[in-house]
Amino acid sequence: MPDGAAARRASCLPGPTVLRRAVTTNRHDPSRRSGEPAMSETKPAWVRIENLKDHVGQTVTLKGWLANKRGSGKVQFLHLRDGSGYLQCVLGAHDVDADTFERVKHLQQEASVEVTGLVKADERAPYCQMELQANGIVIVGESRDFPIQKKGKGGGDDHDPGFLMDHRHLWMRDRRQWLILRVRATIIKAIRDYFDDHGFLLVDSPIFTANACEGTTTLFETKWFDDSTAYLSQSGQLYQEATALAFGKTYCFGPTFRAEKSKTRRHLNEFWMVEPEVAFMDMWADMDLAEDFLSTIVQKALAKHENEIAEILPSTPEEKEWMTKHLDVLRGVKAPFHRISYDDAVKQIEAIRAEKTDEEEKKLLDIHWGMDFGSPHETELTKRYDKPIMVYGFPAAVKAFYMKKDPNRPEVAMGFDVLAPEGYGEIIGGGQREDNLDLLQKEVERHQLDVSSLGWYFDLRKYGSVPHAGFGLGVERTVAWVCGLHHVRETIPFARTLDRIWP
RNA sequence: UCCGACAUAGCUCAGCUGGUAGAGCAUGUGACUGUUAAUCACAGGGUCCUUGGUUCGAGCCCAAGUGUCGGAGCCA
Repeated sequence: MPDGAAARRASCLPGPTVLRRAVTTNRHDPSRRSGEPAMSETKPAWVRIENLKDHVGQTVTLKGWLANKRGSGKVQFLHLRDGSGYLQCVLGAHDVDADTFERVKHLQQEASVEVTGLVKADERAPYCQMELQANGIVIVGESRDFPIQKKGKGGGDDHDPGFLMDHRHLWMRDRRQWLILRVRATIIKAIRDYFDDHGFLLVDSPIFTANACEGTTTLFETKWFDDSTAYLSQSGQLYQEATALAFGKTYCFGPTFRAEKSKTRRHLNEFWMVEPEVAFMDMWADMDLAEDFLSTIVQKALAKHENEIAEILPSTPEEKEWMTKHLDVLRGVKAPFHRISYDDAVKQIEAIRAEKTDEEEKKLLDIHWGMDFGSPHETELTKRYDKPIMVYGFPAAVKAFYMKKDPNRPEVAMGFDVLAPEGYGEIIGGGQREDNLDLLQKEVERHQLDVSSLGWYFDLRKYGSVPHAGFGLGVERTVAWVCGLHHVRETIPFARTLDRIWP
């Protein structure tokens, strides 16, 4: 085994078997470690495509995978993706030896290569009007019959969703998925930046818990050592109330688990949620916070990715038109949002229902005071607005036990939902918490929750209880809305749903 | 848990009132020195989800099962 084998494994380079098969040019030195500077001055630097604009006119090496390949007998156009971007590499028959050129001609989609050549601006080049005039190529790993096809003509996005999800580990190499997951990363960073910049302290809640915190949703259950049971957290909220009373303003950000057997485009059984909580804050200030927060992260995502978002969906004229409008909607996501009381929202839905003629639709939109909103209600309501709307003051009976009641109307809870426009529905749920010990204990009894596991939670009301409020934002639903996607499963690297825990 | 739709080539789909299986893409071979979903020619590729039934004959009709997708409830 060559001396460098262990080092190569450690740096995730292909093992010696692959390298032995590789066609090498005189520029290639297989013993050199990834990321290590060139041993001699003549070796070109390894550059990522996202930084290529700083290297125009220079000879560099790119390392990546073949996203696509076209060509004639004497020139090959290799569309390389290296994780940071896409670039066309042009390889002429006389730029490398005949044997190498012949092998390049037979490379298939997703073969991994190292290409060396001159970076030059060229208006004919796709992606970024730059290309690499190659004069050397090393085949690192072959690829045969890559299951996911190029876009168009029965390929790419035309695949069946089940097939794509079965191949999620490869599907994420697709340009569209690459764009979406990059937008997700930007949104996550914007979320963290917002709270970090506004005096919040990151204090994460536990994932294993002993109790059902809201008592409404189904929890994933797991064994906790020999003789007790633990549940996967469905919300960090109760713990955030403790941290907020310790640090004033806190947030937690992590995975959340719900065992409901939901099979819709808005549901995952494992999803990411950010939950801020603030001491000495009432529902109205909480709504101000949610409004400013959501506006900020949407505008940041737009500032960085507007062109990419525009590219994610559209292929038909109808989709292009929708996307143009969607980007306008996103630009308009700025405070103030529409604020509608539950009472008014019920009236609006009743009015919408009255306009419907379809009996099926009428049945789904059935509503009266006291009912929680279903998806059809939310969808119809948000379709009427081009900005997020905040619905507040829900009936206490349909909300969680910890929600504070309106002192003037005890049947109303001081909670609110933020509904994304364009029919995307609830992305934030929040409100003011019950800070009175007696009232809280009565609610716990009424919901028949396990009092013994909530002793610590009652303590928060015994020792300097204060008004406090917070909310939770679902990351995947937010990303789906911003990207204009139909389904949340594309917004998370590996979705966990009712019938899918693999790959 | 309930309701609905679908299952045919590696992938996406078509398939006549029930009569021996089709296309595009992908793959292979060949042509082409600027392709943008490259193009052109030729070729290989099938347990029509499974089981049972009806029929002279089933991809097609019937029943059950399995799987996938969508929706409801619940929620972010």
